[in-house]
Amino acid sequence: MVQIRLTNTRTRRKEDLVPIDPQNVRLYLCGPTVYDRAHLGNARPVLVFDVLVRLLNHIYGADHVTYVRNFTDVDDKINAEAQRRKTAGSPLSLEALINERTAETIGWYHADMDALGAMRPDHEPRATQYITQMIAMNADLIAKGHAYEAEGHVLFDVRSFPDYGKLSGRSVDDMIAGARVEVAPFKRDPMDFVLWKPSSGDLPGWDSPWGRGRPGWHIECSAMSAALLGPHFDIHGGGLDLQFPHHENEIAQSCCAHPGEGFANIWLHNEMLQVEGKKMSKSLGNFFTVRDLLDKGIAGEVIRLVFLETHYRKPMDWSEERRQSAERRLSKWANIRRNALPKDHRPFDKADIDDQVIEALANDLNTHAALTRLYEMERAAKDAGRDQDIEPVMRFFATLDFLGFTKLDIHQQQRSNSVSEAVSDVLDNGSLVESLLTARAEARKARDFARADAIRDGFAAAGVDVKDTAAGPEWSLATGFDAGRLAELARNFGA
RNA sequence: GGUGGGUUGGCGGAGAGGUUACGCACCGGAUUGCAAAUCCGUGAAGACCGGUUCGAUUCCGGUACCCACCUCCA
Repeated sequence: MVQIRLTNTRTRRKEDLVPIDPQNVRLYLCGPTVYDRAHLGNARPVLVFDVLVRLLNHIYGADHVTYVRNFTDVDDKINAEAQRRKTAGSPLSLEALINERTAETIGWYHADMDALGAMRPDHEPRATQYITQMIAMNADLIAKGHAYEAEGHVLFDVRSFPDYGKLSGRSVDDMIAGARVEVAPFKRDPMDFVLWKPSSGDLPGWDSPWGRGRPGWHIECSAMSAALLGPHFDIHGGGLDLQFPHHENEIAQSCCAHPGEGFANIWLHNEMLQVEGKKMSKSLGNFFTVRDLLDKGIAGEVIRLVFLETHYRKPMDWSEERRQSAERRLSKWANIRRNALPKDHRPFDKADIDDQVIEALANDLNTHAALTRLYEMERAAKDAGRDQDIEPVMRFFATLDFLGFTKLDIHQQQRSNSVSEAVSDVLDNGSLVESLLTARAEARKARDFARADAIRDGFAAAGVDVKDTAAGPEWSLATGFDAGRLAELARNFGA
């Protein structure tokens, strides 16, 4: 069996993954707070874990892996948006508006992550479904002397947990020295954090031993991971920005509530995303969502490929150049599939997946090394395709399929979203393009190359890709397709 | 100020104390009416300073620069 090695943030070393129970490998990823569309950076931990889960499924069997990713649907930003809608004149209750907001955001999130080829987790718990468990956990922490009540709040007492700060390599004293936060007067220690806070009447709240209130930010992950994976599980992950305070606080809560259990064995943190070499931020104007890219006609698998080209523990840059490079690569794969993979090929089997790709991934999810191996396989598949040898082709596409590259269609989004239905109808029966191709073929036959080239250039200007193959011309829509120019082209050449 | 990470050819990016990483782009050639696609091939590197070594991009020390977190942003 292939040994998976992962860099554990907790120990800062690459370690063997030794499952607590190989019959049930358990992992938890901190999911989104569902107040708005997922931005591009949100996609990174999802894709990192997607690759990890695919690898675990391959090695341990999909029935022996449990993947949990939560939705945090209690949050001040959600409340703010609901209140904004209420103020704007919505007749719905604030509670209904909150539900409306979180439901639509979860729907968007699913659609966007699906487009990236990310598999859905086994469980996607929502914080609001686990309020009871959070209240119980808070009560338990108070009973064990790790938390205290003050002015309607429940606070975690960081001084009661000697390991506080270990994950992120900080001492409580250092953090206090550099803290820039206002310290609430009722805290025993400035670093104490909120487990429960009171809610006023116009905010969502639940009855608790400490009055009507709502949970603090970190407790939901401790409660949900314990409920679905138990107090001791294998892997816990998220973006590097969650290392402190979120994960540090989770560890404090969970370890104090379940002493001796150990919580997560391995902590995995992905580095941050940059855009054209700069931090993505609203103020720099380079902030965008996954949906923004999809709507521009960039295929989800293009985004996926760009992400997999960078190791998860390095800062990743999203750039126009990398986007183009990934599109070219996917187009090549699509060409090879069309030319070399029989339509009636047998189903891909686990045995078809390349061992070297698995080994690369097992080595701390070295996706870039896996892709490098894939380029070798691409070459073999191309050569084999010419010789009518199916096996290297099968292995190549089975491995691509395993890595989540199944559509290999960089124009799919364009066809499904951006093109208006009327134009889409025309294109679906292909009348305009087909008749123009015929006109060009006739011109070439008559050796009227000026006319033939004019049509070809017209296609390019209208955003239609045309390739002449041995089997005749093939066409597809490119990014920037312009139906008007295509119609004009058809008029000019009498097609 | 505290903590952690990084600096490899135009771009992305890896392993290894000594042998071409690889991919993209570029350039040259083949093919094509011209393109595209495809095929063949060349060139190009490891922030800076010192140390260890027969030999370092790879180990050690220092310097510079960059990034992130310490602010309920993955």
